[in-house]
Amino acid sequence: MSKTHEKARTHCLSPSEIESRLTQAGVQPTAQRIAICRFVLCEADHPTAEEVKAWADKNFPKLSLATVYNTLHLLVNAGLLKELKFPHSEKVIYDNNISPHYHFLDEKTGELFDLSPDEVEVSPKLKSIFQVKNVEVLLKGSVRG
Amino acid sequence: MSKTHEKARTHCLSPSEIESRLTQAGVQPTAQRIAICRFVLCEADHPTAEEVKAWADKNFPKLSLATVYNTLHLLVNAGLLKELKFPHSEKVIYDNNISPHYHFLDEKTGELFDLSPDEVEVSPKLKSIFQVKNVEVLLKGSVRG
DNA sequence: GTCGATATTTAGAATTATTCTAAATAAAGA
DNA sequence: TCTTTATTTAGAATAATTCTAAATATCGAC
Repeated sequence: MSKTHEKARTHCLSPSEIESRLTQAGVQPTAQRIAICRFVLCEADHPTAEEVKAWADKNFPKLSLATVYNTLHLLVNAGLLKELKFPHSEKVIYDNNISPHYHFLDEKTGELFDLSPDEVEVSPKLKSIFQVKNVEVLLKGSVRG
Repeated sequence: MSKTHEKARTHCLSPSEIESRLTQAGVQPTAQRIAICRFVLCEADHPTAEEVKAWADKNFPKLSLATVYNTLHLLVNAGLLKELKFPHSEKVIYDNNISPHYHFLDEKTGELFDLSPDEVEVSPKLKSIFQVKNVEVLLKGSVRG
């Protein structure tokens, strides 16, 4: 069904499924928000705010840049999106994979791949004064293909 | 001699030692550059450009912000500094620890600790199409003490 | 349904870290 | 010293994001 590392996200949701996910998360499902979710929760792969705006310009005319930012923040706070920031770009990247995972950056193409936690074993052996709550891993390199 | 995780950097260099390190690295040792190195290679712990400028304002009047940025870039290209960017701040952070290592962020204080590679074992088990050239790890949590 | 309160959207201004520009100064080589 | 080249500088420009305040839409009580 779903190959690992495939590029296109297959978990597409219908507008009404999106609506109920928003409602469940305590977010009013306005037309703008549903539109943005259609893109960021389904079609898109690690989009930036700029890419969301570009998509909106084609698919939901008149949607403002401020609404793009407002909505992305709202989705992050609601737990439906994760915000990522990497050293290679100043732009924030949004990830609809909300379960814990790591990332691989293809340095040639800039493409970003999700890695499941069991693909990268991380075992901190720190002094007990350090209480680890969160682990972020970014592997960089190239992808043969 | 040097405890792990101590905050103050002890590896202080005299101006003439700094001068020779710059020359060795192919960087002309101007007065401004030596001054900035006194701070970023010795005293400072993960400073931002802003902090370097603030230090310069006290210790080397008239040094411009442009020179701060020019010099930091120069030192990074010369391999004497590493540039870090983390999700919790938009500012670039400079690290005078140029050997491979990871980081721990104290989420309460914002303090950043270097972790030696043997304090965090990372073993990627990726498909062979992924060629890993670089591993970045950021642990987040709290520090007792 | 209508009305008033609240929430959302919007365009454009403001902010922030950084980079760029072009002129002034300093240093190096003949 | 003179000339070329490198460095420094102040201030303008840039780019992503956030803020502001007005306009619009939505919700709940009646």
